[in-house]
Amino acid sequence: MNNNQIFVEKLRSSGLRPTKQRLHICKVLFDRKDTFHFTINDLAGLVQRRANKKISLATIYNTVHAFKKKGYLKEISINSDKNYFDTNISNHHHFFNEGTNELIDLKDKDVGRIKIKKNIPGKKIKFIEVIVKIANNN
Amino acid sequence: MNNNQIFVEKLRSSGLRPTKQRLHICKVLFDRKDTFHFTINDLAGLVQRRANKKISLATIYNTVHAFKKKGYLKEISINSDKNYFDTNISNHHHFFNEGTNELIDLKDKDVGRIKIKKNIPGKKIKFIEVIVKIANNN
DNA sequence: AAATAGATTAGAATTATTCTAATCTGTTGA
DNA sequence: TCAACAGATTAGAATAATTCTAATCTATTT
Repeated sequence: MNNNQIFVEKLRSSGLRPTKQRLHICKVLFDRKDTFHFTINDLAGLVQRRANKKISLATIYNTVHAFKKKGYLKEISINSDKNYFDTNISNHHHFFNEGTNELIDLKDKDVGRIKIKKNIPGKKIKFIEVIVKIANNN
Repeated sequence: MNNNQIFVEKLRSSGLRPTKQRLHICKVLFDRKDTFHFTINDLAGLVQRRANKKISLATIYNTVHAFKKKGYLKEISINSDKNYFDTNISNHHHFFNEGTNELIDLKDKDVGRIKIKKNIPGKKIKFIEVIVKIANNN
């Protein structure tokens, strides 16, 4: 079974139709070894290079949001003008270099247990996200 | 010395000219007891209500960014389509309710010390930001 | 108070995101 | 098998968010 078939299965099994557009996007996103941090624009550029026919930006948005909803992508919050997504969907955190916009994964176990000493009545904690802002030395 | 004069001083002392537009914006932002979380649009709406003459959205952007640069405002990272600012410039973190977009301050001391067990050669940690995602019970 | 340098404003331009009508896909039943 | 229907998907158009830049304003110097 080649990767394309795997993607078709993956999509079908989660109730998404394996359209041509989505398979192109899958290839760009998931046919790689390392975790991939990207903006919608980054992705659009890469997808365009692979597809012979134009794929609308709106479709990229639709697909990324669908994949996020299905849990195939995570959205990353960063104090920045750019909105990032991540193919690493495991529970984890990030280093972010504001100077260079460099984004580096930080495994969940690389961050010590976080104690929240305040409680909001009627609310429960769903999860905790940590962003470590870094800068080049000197 | 009334508040308006205080704002004039504040602006001048940081090298910003105390224009009519900026004073309107100062009043909305800083003439209040509690910390204020807002989007550019929230602010534009409130400023518009106070000013008799239209103040351009571009001016609101310019001013908010100028104030952020001077340290009078903080920008808050949240995994959301909205971009928030905060008049609380002390070192602190946030609760965020994704369902309601509710944003609540969390004092620095309400979060236990965070241990980062990974080191990036050539980089130093500037600061750590924590977002606690919450949801209504049941 | 005129001239000048630089700061500020805001309309216009650009970029980002969402909406929705048209199209496509899968399923059902004759 | 295949017509027809229901709902999913696509992508151009509309809208919203942000930035650019020419015109205006402000403070300073003379």
